[in-house]
Amino acid sequence: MNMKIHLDPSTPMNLDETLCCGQVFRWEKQEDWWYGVAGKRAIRVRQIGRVLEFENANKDFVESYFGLNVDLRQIYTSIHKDPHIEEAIARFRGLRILRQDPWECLVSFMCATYKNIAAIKTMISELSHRYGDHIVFEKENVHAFPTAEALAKSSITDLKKCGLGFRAKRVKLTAKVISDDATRLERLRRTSYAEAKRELLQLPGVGSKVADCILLFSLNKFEAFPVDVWMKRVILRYYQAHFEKEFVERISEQKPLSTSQYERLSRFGREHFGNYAGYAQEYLYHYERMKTRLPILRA
DNA sequence: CAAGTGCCTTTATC
DNA sequence: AGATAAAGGCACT
Repeated sequence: MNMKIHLDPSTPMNLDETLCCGQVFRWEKQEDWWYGVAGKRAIRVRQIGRVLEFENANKDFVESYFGLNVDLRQIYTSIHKDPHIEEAIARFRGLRILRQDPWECLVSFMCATYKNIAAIKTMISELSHRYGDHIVFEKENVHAFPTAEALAKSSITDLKKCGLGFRAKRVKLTAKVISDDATRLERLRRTSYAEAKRELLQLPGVGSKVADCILLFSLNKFEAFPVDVWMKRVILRYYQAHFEKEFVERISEQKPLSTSQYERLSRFGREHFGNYAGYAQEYLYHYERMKTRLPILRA
């Protein structure tokens, strides 16, 4: 079940940055292989130069999941609007936005509310171990991401044991909604960014920021521009001049963004960077985070 | 090592 | 509309 993909020189790809930039929480690197689970299949992948090597994955899935058909160079041209994004692109060239499973993405970012990435990984791992189907891969015990049905049936008390805290109730409620309407999320692929976002905002535990993450990382609405505390920092550091002084002072305070403040920053991203603003977001986000930590701590 | 800070925010309430 | 508080606890310093 081994497969190799030889990347064309016109297809920038950086597997490490793609899997450690905070868009996905279920990949772990050991030696030079990344281990992950997609659907009911545990797979591993590594990149050596221009070659991607897979174990236990099929080609269609890989091309879709890693977005290999997306023309990154054209996207770079499109979002190339200022020296800051230019630097981020130069540094992390080949970072790709994945096309994740919408359900897994939805739960992941609901759990991400007010948590750091290390803690999110722990929660998602715990949820999978407790509620996900058991998979055996290379003598290791792996678990699929739990279905909506499995989480809908769970108790809030047990969900809290996975570290979810106040998110447990939201996850259970949303799991119920999704398990009653299995195509609800997939349908959003065919709607516009604005309409899909309205739909997602109906779900308990999904606000503007979480909706934008789901839209970007699983439904590939590339104009989505999620703004978390890091992106707020990025905007205050490099793009402050695009806003009134009064507004800048408001959002500089140590308080969460209001919905209208959030939308204002997110809209700025779309207007400044254009149709692929989401790509710009991920590069700037990753760039800012990596500046503040040692390379060895990356994961 | 302890105690403090921060976290890819949402919701309820006023 | 806009402000404010609460939420639950892990990971890092």
